Amino acid sequence: MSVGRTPATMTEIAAALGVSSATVSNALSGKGRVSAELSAKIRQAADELGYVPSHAARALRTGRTAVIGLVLPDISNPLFPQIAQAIEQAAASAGFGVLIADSRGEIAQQTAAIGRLVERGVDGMIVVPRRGSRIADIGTPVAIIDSPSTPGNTVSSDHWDGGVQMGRHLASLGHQKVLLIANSRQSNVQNDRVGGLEAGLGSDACCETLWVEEMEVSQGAGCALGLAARVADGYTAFAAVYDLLALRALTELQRDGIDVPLQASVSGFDDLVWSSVVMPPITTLRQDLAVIAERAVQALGDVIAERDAATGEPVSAERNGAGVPMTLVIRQSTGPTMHSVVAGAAHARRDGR
Amino acid sequence: MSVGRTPATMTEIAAALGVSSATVSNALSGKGRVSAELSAKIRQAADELGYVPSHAARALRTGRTAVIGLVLPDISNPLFPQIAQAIEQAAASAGFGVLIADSRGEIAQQTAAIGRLVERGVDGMIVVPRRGSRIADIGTPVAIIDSPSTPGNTVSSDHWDGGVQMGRHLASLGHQKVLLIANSRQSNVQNDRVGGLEAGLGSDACCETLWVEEMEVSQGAGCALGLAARVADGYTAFAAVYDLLALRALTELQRDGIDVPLQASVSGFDDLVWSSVVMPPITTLRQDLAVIAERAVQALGDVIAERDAATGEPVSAERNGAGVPMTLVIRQSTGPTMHSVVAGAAHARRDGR
DNA sequence: CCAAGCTGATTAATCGTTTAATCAAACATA
DNA sequence: TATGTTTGATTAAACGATTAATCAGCTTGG
Repeated sequence: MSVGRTPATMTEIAAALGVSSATVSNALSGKGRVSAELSAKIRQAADELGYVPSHAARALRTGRTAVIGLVLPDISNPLFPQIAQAIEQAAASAGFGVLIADSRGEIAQQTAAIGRLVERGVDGMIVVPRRGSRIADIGTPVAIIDSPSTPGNTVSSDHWDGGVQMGRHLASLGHQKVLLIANSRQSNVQNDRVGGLEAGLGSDACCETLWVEEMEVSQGAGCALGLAARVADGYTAFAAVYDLLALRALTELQRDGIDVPLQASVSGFDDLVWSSVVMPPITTLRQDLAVIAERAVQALGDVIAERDAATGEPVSAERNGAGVPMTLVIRQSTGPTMHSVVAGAAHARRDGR
Repeated sequence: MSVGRTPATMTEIAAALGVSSATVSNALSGKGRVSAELSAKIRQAADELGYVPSHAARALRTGRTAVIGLVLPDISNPLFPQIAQAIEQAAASAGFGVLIADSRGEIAQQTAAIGRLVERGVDGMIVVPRRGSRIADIGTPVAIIDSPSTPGNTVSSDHWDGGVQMGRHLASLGHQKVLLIANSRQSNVQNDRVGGLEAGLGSDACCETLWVEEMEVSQGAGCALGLAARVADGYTAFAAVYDLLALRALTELQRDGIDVPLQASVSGFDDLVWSSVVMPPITTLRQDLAVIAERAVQALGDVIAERDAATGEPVSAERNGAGVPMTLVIRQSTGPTMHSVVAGAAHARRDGR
């Protein structure tokens, strides 16, 4: 019955109290000069009448929509749900709505999607760039979530330090010969993580990096990584640069009869949904996306505010904060190297030592 | 330089051509009566001046924002990226923007999120309901993506038929004793899939359903499913009701030294990212989310259109189309039962036969 | 030749909010 | 008392598009 009721407007409140609509506006926004009593009366009337401000009218008048765009150039990224959730949360509590734009990875579609956002009048946008891609300067405030080594108004996890943490964890378990598994050399994030891992493992460790993307050029997508051979070769740990690769490594090892973690440890990054439910659950690093989202929204809000304070055009301030720390989540996929274990499934002990 | 330029308005176009703004509006929308020549001239001027309609002004005048809300009560759902992508695509080509709303699974948050969407004046919303939850009737058009057995303005895959397809596939490989793995009895989708599986396997098959949620109540979250014992018991196939469960099954079996698919087959639903990269890749059913999204947006558009045609309040028409077919993706995690295989890793052959 | 009808355009109101400009009254200062 | 200043409110003009109502010309029909 009462569902379809048109919400009250400021004019109606004004009429009901016999004041002008400007006074109502001032009272509700706390901006002009309104006596305390009248202000209270107006607020109460607004409540009683079920006043809901018209975003459209406000947007028309002020030129600000209180909506930000979320641009996900690579939406198939399984981290997306978490990012979207965190951003939506942070944006909502900052009074912003979130309009999504996707581009199926294609640059043309991305441009089109961004264009639609701009036409819709978003106040700014948060971009999670496709690896290595640079965002063209549109006339709209932008905040970027990527690696700290990306220039611009960027927020991100401290991927390098994450790598260091994982490296130390593996080193402390006694791993000396570690295979790093990454996908693309183009990715700032992946490079940071690889660098951190090497640093964390220390200079004593012998480690090599397997770039899956390059391997797949010759062997075809979804090819086996040949990890069993690596185990035979003396590798005792496989540190992937994100959980999907870790999962790929884990299942390949298990399929080939290698016990994880007894014969080989496996680790990942990002703590995606499956990492905790597979057997064994995967040791990984969790990003604090709530904090990242909060900072990104905050940074964006700042730029927006300062832009319409000064009508000048310094649209994207270069403020680049410290990376947000990642937290190590230790599960059962990593453990001591086999020779430091008392007993174990010995049927595949073929390492050199 | 030219980035921050304020886009031209209708009034400016009108001034430039010496006509009235109403004529410009009519020409661009094709609604009023404007001569062909003038119309062409206006359109050209609009192009040259870089006219961009003001969504805010239009929304204020017409009461329609050309934005729909996407409500994901359970955003951690790994299917979300695909859904969001498909919806965004379909919405964009229907001229809608997509505002996201998430609720971290909590009902209070969901209500709040929906409220924010309504206040923002979305023209309608697409809801992917939390299992079993019913959507309260807000005064806004709604389309639902769930199981066909959900009442209301619903679009969905034909989960039952998907189950049938998978059941037949497994039966054709010779599996007679199959364990179905599901999570919650509350979920319409899961129930449909289970029912379909049973039907597809045929009445000769012996199958039981493992409800993981119930198991975890007593054994704790992330507990082992005890599948190795099932294999010993004669089960040759494990049909999970979604890929995350399939992955859990696969890794548990592999960890316990059981070869997939030689000793046991594993299958899932939804074709999530990891399904194709694990070893062995998982046989699964893919939803045609593009079609689903298209239909949902279409249905929503219809309701929106008919609502502001008739000012009456029949907000949610009960139109419930046929389910969208799912397609079977056969990979290496399913295969013939072992005793019909010539050779195999025999070290774990403990089944009864 | 006049009423009626059609065409192609204009006028002006409207959506709901914000905000600069104005104003009346009260109050303080000289 | 005349002059400023502060306070608390009002007026009215935007913002940019849509649209009902109106109007000036022209064409037609009887």
